Amino acid sequence: MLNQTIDLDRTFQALADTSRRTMVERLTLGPASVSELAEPLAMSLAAVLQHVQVLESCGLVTTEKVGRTRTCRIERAAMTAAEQWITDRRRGWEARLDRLGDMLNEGATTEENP
Amino acid sequence: MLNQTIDLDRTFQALADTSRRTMVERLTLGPASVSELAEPLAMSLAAVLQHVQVLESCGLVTTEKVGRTRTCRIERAAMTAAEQWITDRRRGWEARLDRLGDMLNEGATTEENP
DNA sequence: CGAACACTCAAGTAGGTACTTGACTGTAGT
DNA sequence: ACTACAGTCAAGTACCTACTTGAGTGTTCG
Repeated sequence: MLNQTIDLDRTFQALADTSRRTMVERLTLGPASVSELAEPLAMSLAAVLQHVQVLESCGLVTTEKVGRTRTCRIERAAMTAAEQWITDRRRGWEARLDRLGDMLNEGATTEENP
Repeated sequence: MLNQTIDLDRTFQALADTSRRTMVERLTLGPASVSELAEPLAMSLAAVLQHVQVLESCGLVTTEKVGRTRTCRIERAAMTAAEQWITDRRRGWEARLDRLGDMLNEGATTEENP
């Protein structure tokens, strides 16, 4: 439960690659096989499989093999965790900027918004 | 303008490290010097500086040197870009799940939510 | 059955990442 | 002036990542 740091490490790491983000984008449209994921990418199938394994190991996607094809689909939870970390930080700094704004307003009567 | 893919690579990559996320968390509370950032981390100052450089090179933080201390602060734009990518994906899959739900509701009258 | 398909595995390689140590630079306080 | 401070630079090291090729494995179709 506190090794969410490790999970976040791996999730952000997984997202830090254009090819993997392309795969995730494809998967938001619906499940796909490994070769469907490979189609727009200029690399070997074996390489794509390794990317899939990265995405799977951090929980961003789940896969299931039926017959000779492996079907991949996104898992919302992992992505939400990453999103949550960012929004939490934003909440923090927005609160701080609000306080800062209040302090400035106390001393000044003129304001500008470009 | 279209090399935002590169920027996203670097931004997610930067966030994929616990030490750097710790620094960002600290910086959401307000600007800090390099040694203040280093304080909770079990590593040399030189290593911390390298992390700062990573954060700076992807635009997540800006720094300014006054006298002998370098002050770091977060830059909202880069983090927002990362957040935006995720929320965009979410929008996609939520739309898809809505359509799926509609289709299921057309054929079935009973529903369960565990 | 036998060929084509959709992966899967293992090993190898080039380059990247996260540090370290040690020597050094400029700034501040006494 | 001179010591301590805050940071910087350059190398070096261990490990990790994103691929590749080539040789399989199990499935499906004709």
